[in-house]
Amino acid sequence: MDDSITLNNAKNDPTKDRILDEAEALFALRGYDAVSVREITGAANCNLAAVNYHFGNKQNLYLEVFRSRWLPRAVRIQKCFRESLAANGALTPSTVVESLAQAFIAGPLSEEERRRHHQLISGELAKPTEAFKMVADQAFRPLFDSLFEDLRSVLPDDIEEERLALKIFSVFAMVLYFNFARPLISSFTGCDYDAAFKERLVDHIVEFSINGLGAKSKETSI
Amino acid sequence: MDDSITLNNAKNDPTKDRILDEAEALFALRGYDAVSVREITGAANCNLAAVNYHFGNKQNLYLEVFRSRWLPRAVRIQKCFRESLAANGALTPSTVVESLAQAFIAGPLSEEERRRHHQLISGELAKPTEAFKMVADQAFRPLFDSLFEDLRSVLPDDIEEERLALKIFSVFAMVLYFNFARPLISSFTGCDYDAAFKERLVDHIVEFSINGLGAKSKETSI
DNA sequence: TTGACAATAAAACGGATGTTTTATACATAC
DNA sequence: GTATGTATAAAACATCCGTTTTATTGTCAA
Repeated sequence: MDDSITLNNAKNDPTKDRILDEAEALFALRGYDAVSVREITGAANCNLAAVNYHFGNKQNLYLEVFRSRWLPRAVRIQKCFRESLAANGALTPSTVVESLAQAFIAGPLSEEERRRHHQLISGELAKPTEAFKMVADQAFRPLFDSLFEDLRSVLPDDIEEERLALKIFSVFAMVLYFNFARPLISSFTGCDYDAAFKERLVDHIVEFSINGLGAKSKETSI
Repeated sequence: MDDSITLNNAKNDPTKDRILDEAEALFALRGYDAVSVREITGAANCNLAAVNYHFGNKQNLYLEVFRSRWLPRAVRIQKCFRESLAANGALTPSTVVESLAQAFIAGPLSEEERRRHHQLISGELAKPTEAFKMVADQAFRPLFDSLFEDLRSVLPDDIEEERLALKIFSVFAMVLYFNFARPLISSFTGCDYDAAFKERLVDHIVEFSINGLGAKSKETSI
């Protein structure tokens, strides 16, 4: 019985998945070098050799964490952004920025997922490894290009390409910084990152960005 | 002869200084864990035990790099910011932001120093160690407080404390991001970080920030 | 000259690391 | 039933790590 299912056993490999989960959690918390293979296999309750058996070596496991865990989450965030943008009706600079900030700061990820997600990527931004190219090509670049098109269509036409790119980077800068410098911001403002504060953060980013994008005149002139 | 000089030999200790220099360069490039004491002492052309003799242990050497190398540079940058602000005459939001961006992006540091400086601090921002508290207390906090006062005095009075703090963080976000995400920005815009591009960056940050700070009405209404 | 002290050097220590090898269980295919 | 291949396990391997110990300088004070 159930012959058809057991034939395809490629998808449910518990050990491999457990290793990926624990590796991601540990890499996010303490970084690649500070985490040993023994610690990962210990947390995943499997044998030390399992990492080399399933992934070849430690570095490949790290890459696989980004490929099979980080990238799908980036896709979820971007899908959330696009759906939220579509649901907002009109395409304007403020709906673009609001959907973006919302998706990244209060989006579809759990708090634990968001912590992992941003700690992993800030490690790569600070000290890029092989994983960075993959992430830049498959996550940053598509998002950047789609934002470029969206904003190009709703901002004044005479903005040079480089200036538009810098504006997009500035929005990114805030979105990323408000995630990644959480300890500093919490310590200086005295605010926890609860739902209320994150809402105020999104509002702030939208307000700051919109005026900064030079869109006020066009938006308010309608 | 020269008795008076040789009596005070506390300041010019070549070995200790060489270790600090090489340690800083290596820590900035590859991070604390990825650099071994043997590598540092090899680069500094001294014996392996010299690190433990002069600094006690590796972690203390790392802290000393921040204390005796990073912090003085942060002081130089902030002094440059304040002098440039004073030289600009009028205290306005745009002079504040321009002086700040100028000091951080094209300021008193050599390109090599700036690279080290930002790589060291982005490592700490991404994965804080003991050094972070020192840096936050002795560099970030004083700068933040002085910016808070400066902007409080030239921005509309009805801005809440938290909102003003978030505005300052947003300016910081851009200044730091445009330094620290250089590889990404260079790759997406096709621009090298030469003097011309840095000038355009400062212009962009000023323009984006000023409108975002809601200062346009007050400034242009004069 | 002798003794004390700071600096450098050489060697060794104990332990942790990533990886490989060998062995064992357990399915499935012939 | 036997062979085959996959997954897990245990043990060993070679290497590198931070640190300590011991020995050797050179310098100044007594």
